[in-house]
Amino acid sequence: MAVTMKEIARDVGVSVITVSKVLRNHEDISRKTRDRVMRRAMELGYRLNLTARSLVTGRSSLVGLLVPDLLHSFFAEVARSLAAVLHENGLYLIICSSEGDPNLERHQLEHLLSRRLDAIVVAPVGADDSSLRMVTDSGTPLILLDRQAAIKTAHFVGVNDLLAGTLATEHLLAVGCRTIAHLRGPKNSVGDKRLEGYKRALKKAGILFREELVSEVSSGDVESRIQGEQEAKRLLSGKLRPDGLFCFSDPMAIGAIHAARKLGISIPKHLAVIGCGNLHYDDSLLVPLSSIDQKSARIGERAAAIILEQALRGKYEEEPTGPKSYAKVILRPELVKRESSSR
Amino acid sequence: MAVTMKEIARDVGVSVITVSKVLRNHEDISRKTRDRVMRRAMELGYRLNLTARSLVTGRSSLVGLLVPDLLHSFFAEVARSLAAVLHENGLYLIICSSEGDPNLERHQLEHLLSRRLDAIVVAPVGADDSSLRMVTDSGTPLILLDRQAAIKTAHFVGVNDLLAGTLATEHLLAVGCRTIAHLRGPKNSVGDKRLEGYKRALKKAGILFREELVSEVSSGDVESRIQGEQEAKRLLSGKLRPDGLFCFSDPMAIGAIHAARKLGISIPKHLAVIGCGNLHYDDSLLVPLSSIDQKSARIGERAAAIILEQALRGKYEEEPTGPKSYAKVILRPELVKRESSSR
DNA sequence: TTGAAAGCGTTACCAC
DNA sequence: GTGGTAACGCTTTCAA
Repeated sequence: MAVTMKEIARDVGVSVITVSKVLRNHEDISRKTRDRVMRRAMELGYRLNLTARSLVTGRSSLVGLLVPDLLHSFFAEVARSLAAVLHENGLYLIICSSEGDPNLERHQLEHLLSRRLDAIVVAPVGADDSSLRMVTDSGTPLILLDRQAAIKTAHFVGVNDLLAGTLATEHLLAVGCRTIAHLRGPKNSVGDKRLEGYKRALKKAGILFREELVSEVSSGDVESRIQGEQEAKRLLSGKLRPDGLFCFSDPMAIGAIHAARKLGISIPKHLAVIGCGNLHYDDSLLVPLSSIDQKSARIGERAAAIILEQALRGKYEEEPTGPKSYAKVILRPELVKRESSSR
Repeated sequence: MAVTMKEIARDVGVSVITVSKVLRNHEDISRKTRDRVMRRAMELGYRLNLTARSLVTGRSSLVGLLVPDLLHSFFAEVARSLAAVLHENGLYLIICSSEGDPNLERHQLEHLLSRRLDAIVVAPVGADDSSLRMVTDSGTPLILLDRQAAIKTAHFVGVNDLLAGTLATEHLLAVGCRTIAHLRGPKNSVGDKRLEGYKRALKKAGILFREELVSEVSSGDVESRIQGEQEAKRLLSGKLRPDGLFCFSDPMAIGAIHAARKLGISIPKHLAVIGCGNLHYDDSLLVPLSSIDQKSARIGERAAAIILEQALRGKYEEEPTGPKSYAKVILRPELVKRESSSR
């Protein structure tokens, strides 16, 4: 059905090898042969079969991306910038969602590994590293996004979550809040560190940390708005009425704002709220949401840079390899003030 | 590096073919051989090489998705449901963005075609069908999303845009608007039909259509919020002050609402606004946005169904093929009333 | 400057 | 039940 090099070779009267060389702009081909081959390839509408090339070269020019939720703007933004940079370099993205489910995550990774991907980028969900280890064991470069894992044979790109927590809390303190609650995120590096940042900021300000002002562990990045609403309702109905609320994510903050409004608590007057993520619609919300920018676009770019560097390294692997080194890129989050915390 | 069937065959003392059959659960294998092969495969941590399989079977179990903008929730939602259904059937999605640029679109399609994809799903941007024809010419099943093209050898899944335009306009009429403006979308089937629906609703209500109440053609789905703000500013500053505004998309509507607020026009009191898309954050906005639901999740599901059916058809292609038929799925959009148009 | 031989890992077809 | 032969479309190595 599709045109192959063989046909071109037959028509032009050269070998398949010669055709292959011409199409890859190899040096050692006479001007004349090159022209004839190119001409015939054009006429026939030849298109390279990347599957075949991949099989023989061992490289697929395909990168896997596995995120917990495609709808979450943070991941969509990362995907966008990652895809853009990769595409400029002839690499393509195969995107999967784990829907926040560790089992599905493992399943997806198993499948991705069957495709000889040039690299795999994962924003992991499970506390369990075995699926990730499976990836590095296979020799596929692994880049972790957003949340760190115990695994040492992977690259990492994310923001300084401790600082994110501190910035958010210090901002609430700065606008005069004294009873600051926290809707915490999942029990992984991200959730833990933001909580830690929150605690540190309180301590520095000489305010006592109170367990009852922190919500239950949330189950992840999926449906987080609904979770935010539920948890906020609980916290805001408690006897210790908070005047500031730091939410793990923007969707959670949106949920929290809904809960507050339903309880008749006005924002930002009675309750200042800040989220995390700085989603692109934050300033269009019911109450424009203050947030900590997580540098999503930059994260995608840096991840792409690591992949490209890896690909290059593969090319010149005669170099004294030595023990491989793994990148750890930690970006600085940024406070974005909006109406939800202005008072 | 990676374990192959050959190694398993050698270790167990059978042929590669036998191993292949065992791993695919072929019938004609003795219990004993099967067990030994499976056991050794486990021990070695064998993983199938899909690239090799793809080369020989001609099927990649990979589907391409090309959209104008990954950040746009509509496309993200489509991608999500499409990926989910495909994944249940062992198919994976390779996602690309054309960024609303016809040249990039063509470029991406060229590349995708080099990968023997089992199907390609596109929400096209160009008015030019030649890139799409290139796809069908290659024999790859093509599914068009959202906007129809002149090409007849492609499937289509979308909503009834004429009806979307009518529903939106009729709603504005129903809440008492008499001077209804329209921020139109790009000059393709979607933009044209929504405009047409708008005109029909006006006509039916006995209201004169006025050219000056319709904005310039927007350049597409990218940066549409900014475009919405600019166009709305122009329309709302005109001498003919509208009391209702139907926007091609939700992001445009959000931009329009910003523009209105800056001009001191209160919503919905002085201006009722409705968008299109029913994005998942619509009810969290500054003014909860009325919208026409475009059935994004259903669209993804239906597209997946078509692909699966195609894949199946390939399997049993002994059937009297006859002239291929192409699906045309047109879903019914739905009005979602919120605060931006309630008065 | 060109090409022959070999192989990438898998599956299809048919004989044993 | 099992396996040989051939093939998928391409690239690599090395000799001519």
